[in-house]
Amino acid sequence: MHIPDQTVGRLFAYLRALLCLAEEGAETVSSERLGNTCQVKPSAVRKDLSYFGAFGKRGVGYDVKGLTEEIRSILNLEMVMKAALVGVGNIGKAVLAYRGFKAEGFEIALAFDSDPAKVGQTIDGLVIEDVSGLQQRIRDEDIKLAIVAVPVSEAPEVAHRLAGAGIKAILSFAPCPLNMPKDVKVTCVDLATEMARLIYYL
Amino acid sequence: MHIPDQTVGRLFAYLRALLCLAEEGAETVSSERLGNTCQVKPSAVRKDLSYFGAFGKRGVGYDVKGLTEEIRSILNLEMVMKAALVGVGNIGKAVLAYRGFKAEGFEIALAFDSDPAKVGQTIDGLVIEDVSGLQQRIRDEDIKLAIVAVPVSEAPEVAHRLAGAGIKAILSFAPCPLNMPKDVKVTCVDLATEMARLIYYL
DNA sequence: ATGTGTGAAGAGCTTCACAGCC
DNA sequence: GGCTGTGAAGCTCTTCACACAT
Repeated sequence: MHIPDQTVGRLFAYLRALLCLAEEGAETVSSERLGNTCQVKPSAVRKDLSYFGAFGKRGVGYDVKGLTEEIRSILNLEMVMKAALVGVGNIGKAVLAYRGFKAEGFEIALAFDSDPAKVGQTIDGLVIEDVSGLQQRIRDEDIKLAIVAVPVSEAPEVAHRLAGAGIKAILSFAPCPLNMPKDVKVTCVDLATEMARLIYYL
Repeated sequence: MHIPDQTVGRLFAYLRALLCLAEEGAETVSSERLGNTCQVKPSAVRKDLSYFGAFGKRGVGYDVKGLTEEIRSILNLEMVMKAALVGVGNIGKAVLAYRGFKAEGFEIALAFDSDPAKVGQTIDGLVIEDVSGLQQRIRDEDIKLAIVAVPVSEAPEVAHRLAGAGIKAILSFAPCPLNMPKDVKVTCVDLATEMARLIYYL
């Protein structure tokens, strides 16, 4: 069955909220309380969860620990997911430095750059490798997820090589279409577009 | 009349595409060609533009220069829009370093941080100021748009002060609700959620 | 002949409302 | 009584299809 993109995003928000609630000592939570902490309507919470099963108890709510595990399982976050980073410029460095990435279920396992001055450097215990070895290394490590943080001019070429290496999902910071085969899922994070949207509504 | 968020985002994509087409020497462009360069269906291009007027010529297409100006005017990008940045950590630095921001119509005019070691430093000709002067400085410069790049623990407090200083739009990198009055438009850029979405579809 | 502008149909997501279980 | 699970209604955005202008 098809699941809306937004539902998947909200599931991740529920997961974060549940971790907080667990720290506060809550054992069960209603869709209303869970919704309030994420700014989501209770009916949406219930609908989102109902796509995957009936996890709640009527008259009671959802078991905090149980629901946490269910969502982790749905989102494939039971194990830390390895990703490759291409481009260790300003954005790439910010991604590498993002503390709590691992706590949330992701890990940058490989980092590449084309600048000889950067190759060989270690950031946070991770050695920056030359892009020339990109395909080989990604296949060796069996990585399926990549973050593209290179300039627009290089992004389509990099994406093409990533697809060739078996990458199935790309988070791109380049504000351009990547033209991938449709078994590769692409998400663009484009600051300029978000800024433009905000300015329009000013 | 209400305009879909996605339409506004696509208008910005059209703007970028039109700049390329102009460089290539194109004088007119059809909705089909414009759509192809942005991965948007021709019918969507026409619908998006029709919300704001009838800019095309039947049988011909749209005038590249003319449409560029129309869109710039719709998006309020005729003048460079000033924004304030709060938090000059890894993400903040990446935002500051983003070349082409100005070319796309935005400019970081003020930068704040709470770290005394950073305050007073100059990055790209911009002096980092202490957050204590945030409200005063934003009012002085009459800035309406802010970028929040501080840790989650500080984000709601910072947002609250921004709203108090007259900020009407916030681009936030903090993965949490900011609880703003509804005359303040908020957009969250949340890498972890995007990653989770990609992993789900793997 | 060509390509826009647009009402209407279609698709997808959200919200409602209530039956059903605790 | 309290709260979930869910079909149906509602709403929003996208796509179609064709009249119409050049």
